[in-house]
Amino acid sequence: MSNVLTMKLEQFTRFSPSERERLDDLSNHPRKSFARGETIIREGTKVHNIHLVVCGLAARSKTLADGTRQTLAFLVPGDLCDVEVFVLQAMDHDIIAVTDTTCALIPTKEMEDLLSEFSSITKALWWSTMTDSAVLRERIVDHGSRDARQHLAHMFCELLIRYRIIGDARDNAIPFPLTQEELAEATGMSPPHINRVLQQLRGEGLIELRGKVLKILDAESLMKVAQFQTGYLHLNRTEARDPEVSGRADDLVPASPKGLVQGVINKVTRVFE
Amino acid sequence: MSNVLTMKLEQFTRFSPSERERLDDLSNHPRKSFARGETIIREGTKVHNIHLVVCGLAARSKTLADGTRQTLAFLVPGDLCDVEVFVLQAMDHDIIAVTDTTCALIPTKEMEDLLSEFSSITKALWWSTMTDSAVLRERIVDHGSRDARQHLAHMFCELLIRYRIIGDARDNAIPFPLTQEELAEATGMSPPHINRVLQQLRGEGLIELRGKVLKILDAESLMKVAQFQTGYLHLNRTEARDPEVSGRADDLVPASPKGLVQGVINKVTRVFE
DNA sequence: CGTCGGATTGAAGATACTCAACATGAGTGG
DNA sequence: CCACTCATGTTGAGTATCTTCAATCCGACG
Repeated sequence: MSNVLTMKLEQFTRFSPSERERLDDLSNHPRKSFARGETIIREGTKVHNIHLVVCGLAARSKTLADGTRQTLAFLVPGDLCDVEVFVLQAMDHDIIAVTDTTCALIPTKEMEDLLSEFSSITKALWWSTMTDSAVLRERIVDHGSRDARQHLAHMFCELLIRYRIIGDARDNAIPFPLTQEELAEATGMSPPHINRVLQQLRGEGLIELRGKVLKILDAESLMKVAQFQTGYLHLNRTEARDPEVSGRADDLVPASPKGLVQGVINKVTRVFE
Repeated sequence: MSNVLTMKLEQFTRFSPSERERLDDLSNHPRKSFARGETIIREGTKVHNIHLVVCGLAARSKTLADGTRQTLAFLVPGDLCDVEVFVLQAMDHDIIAVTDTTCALIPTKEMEDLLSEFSSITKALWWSTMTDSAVLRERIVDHGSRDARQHLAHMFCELLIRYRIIGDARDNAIPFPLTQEELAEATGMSPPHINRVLQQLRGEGLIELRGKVLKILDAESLMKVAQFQTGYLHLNRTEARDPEVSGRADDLVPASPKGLVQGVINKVTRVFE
């Protein structure tokens, strides 16, 4: 099985065989599994191994004094939980397992060696953290400038692309193990409202959400609803550009609604579940 | 004048005289001034100089197809606008000048040399981008889990700390050139509602906002309102810890309401205005 | 077949928006 | 020096979105 981290980073650059080998090796490190709901990393702790999500779904999450929880980001296979470990003294938020999740534990030493040896990998990792920030920024737009329907639509579009990258979005269907309550924690809405908005999206024939699988029935329309622009994901390697999907000509436009991105990614390893 | 960037990075680590000299030099690069409202960097462009805010106030901002603008982050003196330049092909958002703002333009080459020469500076810069992400995450909490009053209070607390770091928060008064409309763009609220919430905060004796200066009258109470925890700013160098301010014992608690942070920072160069 | 987590529905109410009017105040030109 | 103007701040009334708090339903699983 090809490493999901490698697949992700290859959105940024191609690696030489030796680089690729070392990268792939990262997921061969001892793994640790976490049951659904378990805390993978707790706020305030200093971690000594870097956690790479290998399969399952995790989330960054903050708990306020009154018990309210806010989900900050989702971590799909190929995502790193805690690169900040290199410089920060403690995590400022929790990482929790949304479903049963297994992580590869990469010793910081190992990672440091890798970075000092391969500048290409350093750059790719840097790209990864930068796009993570871009995703956070887009989440702020979701919260501040989009209504409930657009917000959910946008989140779905983003997850679709991210699962495509790791080859886990066949027929525009992606793993979606979130309960409506968890969706509420991520979007800042109430569970009943999530429910009603989901029904609306279903009624419009845009999505199908059943049994922990989200199927995007009409990606083009959904992207239109969300005003989804892929530029912020910085998908360099995408050959195809389709002005239809994006509202702006000067924007980077990777994925087409017909699944060209999927075509680009010929590795169709099924990682989830 | 000591470099504001150096002041900021010294929250993370102390530098040797030679490192400090090189860091200070960064703001001696050619500067460029931007009038209020002007676009410093436009979405979609690839920049070749790194912009360091030297004085004024800038903002990261996204404009949607329907013209709605969402402010993503504020950039105070000492903040870098575009470190992503090293790896990303284009900016995915705009940087705009909220007030008249001047930036030092640091050639990427120069920055690369600096980074390869001093690993301490590399680490500090890394710390800076990591805390920028943490600030973004906290903004998501503001939007998703705090009501309007808490949201504004939290933003004010954060700006207070960030201005303290660069020595520009005497008597808990900080530069605040934002119009209520601009505040609305940052918080996702409407201008009238901003107005009413501000009046509420004024009525509670928490703040005074007049003539582009925000004075925090009762920092302790304001932080309580916002449930403000400084941990996410990762202020390593803060000697003082005050359990009063924080709701949690295990959290990192730097700033005290009595201005201990201010005491720590003995450089009181006035940068703004 | 019962149980339990999760989804769904309803009704009442709060928060925040929209739109419009009006006030204020700093600059500006006559 | 005053009047005018424009941007900004303030206020009010009506309304929409979304929340809250239940009750109820469904379906997987023991």
